[in-house]
Amino acid sequence: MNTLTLPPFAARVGLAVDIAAFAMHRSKLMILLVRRGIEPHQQSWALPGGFVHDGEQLAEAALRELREETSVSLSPNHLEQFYTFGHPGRDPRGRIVSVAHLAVLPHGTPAVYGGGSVTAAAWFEAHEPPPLAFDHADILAHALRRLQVRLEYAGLALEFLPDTFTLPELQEVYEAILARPLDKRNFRKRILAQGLLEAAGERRNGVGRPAQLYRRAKRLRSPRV
Amino acid sequence: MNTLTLPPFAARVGLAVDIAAFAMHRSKLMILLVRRGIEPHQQSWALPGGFVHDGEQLAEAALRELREETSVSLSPNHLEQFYTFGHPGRDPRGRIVSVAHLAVLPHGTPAVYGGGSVTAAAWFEAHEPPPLAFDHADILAHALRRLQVRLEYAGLALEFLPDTFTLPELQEVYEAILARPLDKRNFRKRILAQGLLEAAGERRNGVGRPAQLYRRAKRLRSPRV
DNA sequence: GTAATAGTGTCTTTAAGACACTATTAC
DNA sequence: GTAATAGTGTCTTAAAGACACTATTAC
Repeated sequence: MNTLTLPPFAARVGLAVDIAAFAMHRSKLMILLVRRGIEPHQQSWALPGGFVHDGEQLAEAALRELREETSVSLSPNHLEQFYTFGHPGRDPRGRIVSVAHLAVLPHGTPAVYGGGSVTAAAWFEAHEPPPLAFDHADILAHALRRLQVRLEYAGLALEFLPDTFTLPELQEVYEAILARPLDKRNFRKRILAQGLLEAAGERRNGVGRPAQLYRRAKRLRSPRV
Repeated sequence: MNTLTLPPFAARVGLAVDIAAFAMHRSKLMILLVRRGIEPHQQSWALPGGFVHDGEQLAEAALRELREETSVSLSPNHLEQFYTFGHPGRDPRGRIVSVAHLAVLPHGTPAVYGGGSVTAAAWFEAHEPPPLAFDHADILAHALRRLQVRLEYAGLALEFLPDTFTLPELQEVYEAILARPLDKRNFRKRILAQGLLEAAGERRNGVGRPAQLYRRAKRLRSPRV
């Protein structure tokens, strides 16, 4: 498809994807960033991302860039496009339009320095990121807002956790994303009323009283109990 | 910016915008379509849209295409990007990525055949569109869903109406977008409780009992009345 | 026992929905 | 008066929020 001929008035643009990949770590919401190894913005932290290849789906490109720039096989539990940033001048190299994606990585995901044009990859607190290259601070802010809105739908919060988890752990995910504390009793009432969880029957040992384990229910319970 | 040099592996893409422009007409939600005058999909109905020009913002391009293809000065009361369609193969000419926009046109907006590569422009019932070119049926479906979700926020429904309007007229907007009837008493209670409207003091004459006119309140009332 | 964490119930407030009749105008 | 449209109130139900104490474990 490199034979594409555009009308003369059409802008010649580069198509990129950027990925805001979130995970939980020690009760905090973390964002995965990479250190740029090339100009522009060399040495700056940035969201992982890059150019879309020939014949490649946007989501495919997002997954590929995530893997190339942060190594290891990061497989998001959730990946969705959320906004396209196309401001002329957002990239000094020319007109580059970026389709921004939101990704949720499962609990315990490590990030290791990978290849490509990147010299490091690391997790940062999502609500307090370092200065970012290009308009990535803007992209991250949009991503956080979208994540907060999505939280209730379709059990997105569960994607941050392993297969079995406790309600206090789930509440930590909510609190980290919403950046505010929630009432324990109301939280449990609300979550359990959704009928998306089922007890995993076991308990886990730690410092205090062991917690009930839950897993995502295979079949949704009927809305009226 | 035609000097843009991309890495060799980057796809050469065309950047387009498409616009799903809605308006109310005779109690129905209408979508603005154009008839394509050139291949591909010549003679098919399609959403207005076209290539983004050099140095042009995405929203600017959407406004320009809307005007070029449907003539007259269509000025949307609301314009927002809602999804980017980038499936390879969605356009037979090559890799063309389209940033889809949702527009709300004020009440009474006429659509006249304009220039460009288009041979006609017309309004169709948004919930029952004719067959559409490319993946535009998909884009329209996304747009309708977004419009339904947006309805409650920020008084989007008011953008379909003139400055002053009656509550039955506003209810018609809601019913047309949601494609279901609403209870008159509950609707009025809910809308007035939001405190976004103020009486315009006048009345209008028509067939039956005259209706109270409202306008958007200049200042929001405090949440608790 | 102490420290640490998990778990539990009630009351109040708010929002949504079901539901039928009266009011005002033109003719 | 008739036809046409605008306007109005109560009750029920569901969801959300405030709020404090008991239970279980390791040590």
